[in-house]
Amino acid sequence: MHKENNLSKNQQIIFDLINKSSEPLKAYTILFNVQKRGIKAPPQVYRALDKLVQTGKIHKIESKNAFVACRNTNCEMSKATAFSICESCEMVDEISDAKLNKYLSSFNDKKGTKYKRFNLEFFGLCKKCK
Amino acid sequence: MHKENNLSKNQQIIFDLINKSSEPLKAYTILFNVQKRGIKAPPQVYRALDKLVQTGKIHKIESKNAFVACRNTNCEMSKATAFSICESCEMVDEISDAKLNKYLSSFNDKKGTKYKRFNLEFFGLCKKCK
DNA sequence: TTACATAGTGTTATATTATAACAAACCTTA
DNA sequence: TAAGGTTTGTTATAATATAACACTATGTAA
Ligand SMILES: [Zn+2]
Ligand SMILES: [Zn+2]
Ligand SMILES: [Zn+2]
Ligand SMILES: [Zn+2]
Repeated sequence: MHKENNLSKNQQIIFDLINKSSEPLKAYTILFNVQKRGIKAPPQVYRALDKLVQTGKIHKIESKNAFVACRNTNCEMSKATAFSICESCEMVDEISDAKLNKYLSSFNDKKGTKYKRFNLEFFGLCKKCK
Repeated sequence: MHKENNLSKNQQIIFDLINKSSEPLKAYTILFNVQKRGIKAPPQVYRALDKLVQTGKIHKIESKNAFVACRNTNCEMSKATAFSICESCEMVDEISDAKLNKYLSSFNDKKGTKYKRFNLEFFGLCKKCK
């Protein structure tokens, strides 16, 4: 039986919580919400988050220190991420735009350097807040 | 005499330090380095950093919690920033590419939403580390 | 089965990053 | 001068993240 790429117990608990949330969740909010399920200390949360980020199941919104579930089957392990972030409410949407993705994935700087990964965060007002 | 948009004493001290640095600087590294100049506590550093970011003199590298001086006269108060980040050494370069800037500044999502601001971080290996 | 490697867990303590709150000093300009 | 904004200095504390260590579970291969 080869590796099924399944989640461990803590990873699954934490992924489920993030996946059900309509907002990005912060590490200590997660910790508070999973304490009843036996996860008691920050390292348990951060380790699960690290693994989930590595495997592309969730993404970190860097400008918020918060985490969202990946809504995009094409993320290729978080190598190419783009988000729309509302500056008024806490809303974050993952952008899944093939043209944008292609444009950025093939971007070369002036010295011809190609990059392995990018993260793009757009800021503005969401539909509700406009 | 109207506002010259000059920096205050603490802002100038901290900007000079960041501007001379070849690497992104973290807030507490900055604090340590300016203590001999009379800046003794974190809020003094963070207030100056906030102001410098607002006015576009420096940018925050979100994935590193570190700050670099703006090398680009066209940044328009940090509304459109892009960086090249080496995953091996600490090198960060501000990307100043008119086409990229235009492409992202005029980007609409599927619902036609335009954004006020973006921040893009590319990751890879710099010339030296390749 | 046994042995080994790898990944995951639980735990305590601590490091790092950032802000709250309040009083005082300093400019502008009316 | 008085009023308003911004900057400063200061103490304390909040919020975010990791180090280190002992232990357990699981997969792989002889
Ligand atoms: Zn994704
Ligand atoms: Zn909104
Ligand atoms: Zn800039
Ligand atoms: Zn490098």
